[in-house]
Amino acid sequence: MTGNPLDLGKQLCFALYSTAHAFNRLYKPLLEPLGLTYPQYLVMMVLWEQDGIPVKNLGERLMLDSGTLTPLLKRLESMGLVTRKRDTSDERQVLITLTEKGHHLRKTALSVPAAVGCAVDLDEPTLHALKSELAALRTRLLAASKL
Amino acid sequence: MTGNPLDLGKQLCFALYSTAHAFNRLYKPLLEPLGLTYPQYLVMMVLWEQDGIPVKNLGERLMLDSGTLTPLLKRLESMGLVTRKRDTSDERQVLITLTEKGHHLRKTALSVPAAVGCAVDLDEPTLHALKSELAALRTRLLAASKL
DNA sequence: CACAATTAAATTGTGTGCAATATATTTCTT
DNA sequence: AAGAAATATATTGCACACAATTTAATTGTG
Repeated sequence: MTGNPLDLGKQLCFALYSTAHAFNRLYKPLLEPLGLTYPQYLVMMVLWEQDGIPVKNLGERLMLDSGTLTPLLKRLESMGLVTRKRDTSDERQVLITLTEKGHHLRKTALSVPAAVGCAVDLDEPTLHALKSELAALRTRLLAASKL
Repeated sequence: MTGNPLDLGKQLCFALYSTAHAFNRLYKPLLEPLGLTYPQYLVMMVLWEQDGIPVKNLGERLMLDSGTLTPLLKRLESMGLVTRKRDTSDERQVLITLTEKGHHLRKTALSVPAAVGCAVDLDEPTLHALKSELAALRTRLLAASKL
């Protein structure tokens, strides 16, 4: 204990920041065979669950805005994994749909969660508790940043 | 429960990723009066604790490499917060030293941790447990990504 | 119906992150 | 001491993130 309020080691925030980076480093080689970055993998996970959705919807699920998603989705499109088409019933929206190749990639992706789970190495209750705590924290942080 | 191994909500990793972003959003308005981004604030915290250290040392503390730190430190230099000088006893190293202005900024920064702590809203034992859990997780992740 | 307000994406600009490479300096080896 | 290996930083290129602005389409209001 230093008594210093600006001590790096004291900050929850840095623990989160650095652990998120460590996750990224772990994912990189696992996603390399898929040709995806981690944010691209997140997008694909949403699409594998629910296809043909507008960018807005993706953004809500992932908490990302169009400034991040538009170029990312264009990359997925150029890789032949998704298509981007204006919704005919609301031309403001762009619907993101998996191609055959995009659907097919899911099979390869199925090996990823196991490898990550192995590195995480937490039992189910601890894992669940940690996720809940983080989700609750996230809610408080977002609420506080909107005051 | 979906039974889907690629369910976004199941992933600890996404909980971390999105909570880290939420932290960033909280910090942004708090750091705006200091004229700093969050990573710049991290660097300043290290320097306020220990001044005149080489880039390498900063990188170890923050787990960042020169590709990230060099341009960041140049920005801090152009803001007049730090100086960058080659170490005369080892010309490979660049020593980062706070200017008077850099030292002085600490006073303004002192109000930040309290505001963040308020948004986090966790009691000391819970906070400590969470930080420990994340640090241990980070260690396992980094170990796994080096196999 | 006209027109203001809202909404969805795209665009622009700045600042990370990090892999890969380049350069300069120091240390190690023989 | 000369050359090889290691070390510290800088550079380049790519991909996020996000604020701020722009453009186009839709909705709401009188």
